[in-house]
Amino acid sequence: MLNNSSSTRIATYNVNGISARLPVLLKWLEETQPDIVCLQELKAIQENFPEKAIRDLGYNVIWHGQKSWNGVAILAYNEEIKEIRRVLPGDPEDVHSRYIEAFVGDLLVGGLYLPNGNPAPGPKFDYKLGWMKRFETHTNELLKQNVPVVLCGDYNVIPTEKDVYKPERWVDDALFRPESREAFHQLTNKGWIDALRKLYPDETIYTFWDYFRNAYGRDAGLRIDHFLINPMLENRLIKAGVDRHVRGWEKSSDHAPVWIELAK
DNA sequence: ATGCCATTGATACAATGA
Repeated sequence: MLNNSSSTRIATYNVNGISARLPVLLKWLEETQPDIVCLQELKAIQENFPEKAIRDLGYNVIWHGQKSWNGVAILAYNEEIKEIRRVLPGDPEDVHSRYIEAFVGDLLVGGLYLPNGNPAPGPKFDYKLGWMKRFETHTNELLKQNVPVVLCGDYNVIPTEKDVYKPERWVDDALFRPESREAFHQLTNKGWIDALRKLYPDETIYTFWDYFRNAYGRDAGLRIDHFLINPMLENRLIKAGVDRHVRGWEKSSDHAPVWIELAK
């Protein structure tokens, strides 16, 4: 395909507002040419998604917008997207646009924007933990299926102390609280593979730098955007990385794009 | 401990984010 005919590049990018981010998004897509992209935090109603600009680059796209907050999308270059669901099962009352899932070729792709959960404790933290429980239930179902699965997005979880510039500052934060980390580790315990950690077990890897306090300049980052892949894909995982330089662009998101490459 | 910045938008002396 685009990057390399022998591999598929899948990327995830929390854009923090698709309207404000469109020039940066298009520039990054043209520069890195991923085959499949999951976007989070569209912060736009369904009608305001820039469908034409995305399609003009050769991507098919499905998305689930929401006024002001949340919103997720899946893009696929020159490949059909077969939508499976656009809601995380398990709670009919939950109307946040935080999950979208589709087949792209033989690959099942889930894009997620997991709740932030601050302040903790409180109702927002309860919502986060409830969402994670529902997510685990759903991923258990996915593990039973005999298909390759990629679950990527903004997990809003710092998995370990290695994944934050100053752990002691984050102990009471919903992203780093033991409950959040344990819920994330439940997933890896069940067989999901944290793709970037698998390839880089000891490196410091960040995917987010706060807009405050010159966080990017100081490299005061967090690793909260993740790729979980099922065991079927373990031997096809060949590369992974963070497009850190995009975080340094004018008008960038506070997240950087993250990607993996799978052998065909 | 707080604010620091950025985005969306009953354009706010707000709400949310991480």
